Amino acid sequence: MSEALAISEAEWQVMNVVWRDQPVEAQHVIDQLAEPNGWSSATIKTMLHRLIKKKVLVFDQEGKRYLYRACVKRSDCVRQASRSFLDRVFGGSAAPALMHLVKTSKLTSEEVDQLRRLLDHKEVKS
Amino acid sequence: MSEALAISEAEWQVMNVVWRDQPVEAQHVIDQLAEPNGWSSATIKTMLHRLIKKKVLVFDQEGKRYLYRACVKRSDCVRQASRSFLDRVFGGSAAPALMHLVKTSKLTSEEVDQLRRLLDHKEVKS
DNA sequence: TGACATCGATTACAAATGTAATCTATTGTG
DNA sequence: CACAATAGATTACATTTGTAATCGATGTCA
Repeated sequence: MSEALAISEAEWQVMNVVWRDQPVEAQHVIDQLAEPNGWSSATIKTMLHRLIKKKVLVFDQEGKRYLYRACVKRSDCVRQASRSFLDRVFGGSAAPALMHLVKTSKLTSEEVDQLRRLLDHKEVKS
Repeated sequence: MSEALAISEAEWQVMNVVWRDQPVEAQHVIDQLAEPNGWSSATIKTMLHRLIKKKVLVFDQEGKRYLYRACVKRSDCVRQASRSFLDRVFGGSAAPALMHLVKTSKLTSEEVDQLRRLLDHKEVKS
């Protein structure tokens, strides 16, 4: 499979809620995701479990309720998911991926400006 | 799982060779991928099979040898993989993904220029 | 021509993933 | 206090994926 941090599709959904709102209780994740995804609450609990087993989540028992929080940084997961995406789809090279995304996505003029500014300050590879 | 075109990690490797060199025979794919990935030839044949079953590949029998070729466009698969990546990791919004990729990847000055040009001509979302 | 080497097809099997049901302990409530 | 609702834990099961071994037809070489 490859290195650690193997977060599956469905698990990303859960983690996105956790990262956004943590610390959260299971019920909150269920409220956010069950409806839109057509998942039963059991399904979401399973995923919380697996994420704990994978050492991506931890929980502490605040009094009665369990509170879940992430124990890996979102940015690390984003980095590794991006790497894997680039390797898989674009043979590891970012430029074609960027071209593709720029071409196919809707951007506001602010976003375009922001990107342009980023590029202006971009350290260039020799 | 979601829509069609569910190409797995390992399958992408195979498809990348096929798209690049098609029509190809199994042996060619094996030559390209077995060594670097530590895969046996059987493994690669399995993947060719599954890709045929998934209607991503077809083969025609040119005389004796089988020749494999893709029957879905790479660009379609790229689009769908990108979509799925964006949805999963960036909640569907391209801009943060682009920022991230621009920040974290090495680009040559030509690539930066190219991107800048793309952005210059970018139709902006109202 | 007979034994071996290949190639594609079929079968195998464990781990990961999607998707839950059930079991158990805790808690709110009449 | 008894009992139902709830929350988290455990168990379940089919599908997908990674990774092959094996089988059967064919072609090859001594």
